[in-house]
Amino acid sequence: MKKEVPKAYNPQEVEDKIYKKWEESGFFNPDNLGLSEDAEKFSISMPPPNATGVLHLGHASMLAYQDLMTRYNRMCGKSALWLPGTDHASIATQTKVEKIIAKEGKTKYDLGREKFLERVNKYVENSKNTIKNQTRKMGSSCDWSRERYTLDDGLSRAVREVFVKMYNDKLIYRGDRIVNWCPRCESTLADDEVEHKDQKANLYYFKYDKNFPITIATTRPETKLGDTAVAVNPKDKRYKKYIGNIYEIDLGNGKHKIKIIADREVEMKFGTGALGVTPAHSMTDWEMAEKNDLEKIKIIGEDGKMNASAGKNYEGLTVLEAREKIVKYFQENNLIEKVEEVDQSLSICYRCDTPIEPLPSKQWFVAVDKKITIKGNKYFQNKSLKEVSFEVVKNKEIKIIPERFEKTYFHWMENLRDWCISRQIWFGHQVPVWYRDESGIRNYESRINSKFNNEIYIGVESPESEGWTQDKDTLDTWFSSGIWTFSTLLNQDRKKYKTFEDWIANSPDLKKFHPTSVMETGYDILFFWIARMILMTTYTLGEVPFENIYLHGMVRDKQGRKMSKSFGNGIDPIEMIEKYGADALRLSMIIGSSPGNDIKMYEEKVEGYRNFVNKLWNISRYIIVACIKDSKNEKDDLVSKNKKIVKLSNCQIVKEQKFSLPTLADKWILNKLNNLIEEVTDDLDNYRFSQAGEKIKEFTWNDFADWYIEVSKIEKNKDEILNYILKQLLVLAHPFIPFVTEEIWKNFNAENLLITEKWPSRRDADLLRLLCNKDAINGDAMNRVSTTFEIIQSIITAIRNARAEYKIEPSKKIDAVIYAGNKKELIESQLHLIKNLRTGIDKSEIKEKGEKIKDAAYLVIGDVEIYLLGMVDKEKEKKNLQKEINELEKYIKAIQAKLGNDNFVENAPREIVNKERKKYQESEEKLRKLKEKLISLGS
RNA sequence: GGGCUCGUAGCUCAGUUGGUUAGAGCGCUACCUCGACACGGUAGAGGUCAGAAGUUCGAAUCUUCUCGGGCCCACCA
Repeated sequence: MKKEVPKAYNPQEVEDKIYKKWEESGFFNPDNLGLSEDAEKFSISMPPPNATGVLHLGHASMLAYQDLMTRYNRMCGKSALWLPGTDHASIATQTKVEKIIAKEGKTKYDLGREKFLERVNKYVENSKNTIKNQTRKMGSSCDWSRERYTLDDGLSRAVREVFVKMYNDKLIYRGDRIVNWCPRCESTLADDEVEHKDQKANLYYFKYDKNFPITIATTRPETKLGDTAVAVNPKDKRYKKYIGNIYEIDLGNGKHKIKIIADREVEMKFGTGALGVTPAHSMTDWEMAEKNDLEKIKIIGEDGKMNASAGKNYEGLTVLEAREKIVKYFQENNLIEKVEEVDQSLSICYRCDTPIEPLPSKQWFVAVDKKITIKGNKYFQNKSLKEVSFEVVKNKEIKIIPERFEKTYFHWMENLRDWCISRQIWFGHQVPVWYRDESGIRNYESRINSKFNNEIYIGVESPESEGWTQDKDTLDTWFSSGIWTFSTLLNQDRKKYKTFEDWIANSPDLKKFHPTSVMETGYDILFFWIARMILMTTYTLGEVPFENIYLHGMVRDKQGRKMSKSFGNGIDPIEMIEKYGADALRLSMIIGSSPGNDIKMYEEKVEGYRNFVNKLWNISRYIIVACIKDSKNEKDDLVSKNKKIVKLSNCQIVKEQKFSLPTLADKWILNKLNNLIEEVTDDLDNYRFSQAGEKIKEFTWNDFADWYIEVSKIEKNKDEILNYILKQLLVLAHPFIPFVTEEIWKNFNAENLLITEKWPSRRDADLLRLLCNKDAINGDAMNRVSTTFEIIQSIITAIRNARAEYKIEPSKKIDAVIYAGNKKELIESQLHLIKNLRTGIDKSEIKEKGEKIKDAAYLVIGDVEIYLLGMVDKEKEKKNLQKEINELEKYIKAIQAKLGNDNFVENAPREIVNKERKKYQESEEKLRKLKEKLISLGS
């Protein structure tokens, strides 16, 4: 039964089929790997892609890395789990759906909470499926049986449990504090959800009224309606005399007092050096107000409009309208001194770019500085969340790759303030808090103004008695993402467990796979997510969420710009997969990129790796064909034939002694392969993915295809070695390019899937050792083999080069005379290669040394001299010789300078000096020969 | 304002702890059908490693500064 192997690899035809085979095999689930209980564990939580829309290149790169690690570790015999999932991404998803219904002319209020959430869930269901299918397209070997979603019952339950636990430990509190408010989202934001945008702004210099002694400067005149103080620097001589004074002003919203206070934070050089303090609408001012016991007047409401406290003239106006109006008022009353244009950094919402209003509000917070002690938790012994999160990275319990991001992490952690976790978003985990007095929570305004009452219930389940209403707020999406590594591993059947502690302690997966081995993600969510996971997990479990953090870069276009749909420079990964195959796309993400550095993507790159994948395909095609041809067995049953061949223990070559093996080329390639196995393993163990991939590619293309396979066509009967090398290569390359390797593997070995093939090690994969069973093989001997073969390679290259230079027709044969010196034996033994590897040598004569030959091209390779007879072009030859001599002389001069330097000879390691000496001698010798030849040519 | 990062062939990038005449891919030039591969083969051209100073026997690699990109953080109102 002959097999037809297509000429070019066609990923479209095989990828889906292979993925299906993998899924059916069950090997994505570590429970099916047939490993013993004590097998080493490897686990990755897939950073949940937002449940909004489709897969982009950022996801593709994340999937490529994670799959690479998972497959590698699975092949290493570990119990490898890659747990997939999706995140509900509250604000992002809600905003998206709001935009969709806006197109229908509706708002969420038109639909009402319940209907709106139905709509959101439908949307999420849809995009989740899209994302899942696209994840499969990438070849991701994640365990779909353990797939999770942040709003699953089990995960939601865990969220509530953690909330209550933190509340009981007094790490969650309800506070009335200034928060970042997005008027568009109508919700609070965490500090790091606020972005900054540089812009020009008017800085107004003015006085509150004519009698006020100090001119102040502001970019937000409308907030002055809420001022209760003016702050100056205590060192400022201009204002010292006013400190402590209290003035009464009226901007049209009733009289209020302005106290002159001193604060070191005030910059004397900015504006007038005097700052109008608006406690309710600025973080800094709020702190000053706390210190100085100032009144806080809230004049801007949650809708972004001025409220009653702003006065009749302003109530109901938007912030910008109010600004215009009050500036007009100042102008009319001649209070403005000047207006200056300044650069300002405007705070905007990271989801919708709306300017943020800082305002006071009653919200739920996580206390990051509160020191606590938790029984049985090795971290929390009179420590705060912040301290513990800091320490686990400091003492390397968690390693960040690349290391430099530790600095960023520390800096961020040090400056972390209490984390506001309640959001006025509808979509998400509702805060597990119930109130008796429903009116107290119905709208924000009244809630903020009402006194905090004791009619409150906090628990994992709703209170049993009647009359309670749950808080309408939901939790920050990062609160649930923060527990992702372990909430996903909890046994989803909570009923089996009595307490939360019991649930944590006795969930089998959690016990087995946590802490996860590595967290692989983009550096852009180091703070959002990574920091939160560390914080929440050390607290809840008393262990770190992961042992390593591998941060990949952002994917950019060829010009280094961020990819975005609106800009039109985005590359759709699915389109690339359809065109070039998932393997090619994966390689183009991995090779040429280093951790923490951005990666530039463009189509030609993917095309290049598609070519490589195809090259590998054709290598296998050749080997299959060669096997059929060389096989004495008339029954060309590839499968059974190859089953025998790839099994090392059955190595027929050694047993039957069919031909004199190994040849120099065999030893060379097998030694290279052994080195490759060693280096790639080391690279992968140390997260050097790019280098590992590059090495595999180089070996495959340059050494194996371009040299060894060509040699095999001459030396013949190498099907077993070829098979062996290919087999090892497929294993090494599989984590990088799973589809094509599995497909080729299928052609060679129908019984097992490559996905669970054992990762090779130098020792147990060593065909070279088997072949050379009598000779002791050590590193030195093998390296000598390498250099020896490289001499033959140089000779062949030099001859080809000469032919091209002299424009000898490819079909024309030439004769050669070789003076080989002490390499006579070597040259004789490898003459079949020198003659046949596209050098076109016909007759040859090999001597140790001899007379110069006229009318022949002359080559010197090391100490071997070669004359190519019949190649005459005196002028050309002279020119070439002269050029070579010039270069060589320059080179020799450089070495001479080195060796002439006593300091070098004395201080440099002996090896280096000897190496230089040897180079010097060889070069001198070569120079002498070249010069003689040049002279012999005459003028 | 603080911090990080990059600047190596026309383009995109490698270059582990300082030690080969600095590498690869794409592109470019010439030639090629040789038992798999034109998504291929062979050969070649192309770089004072941004600039300056320093450390060292020796620097693309370490230090400092300058110039030029990029990113992150920060309550200059």
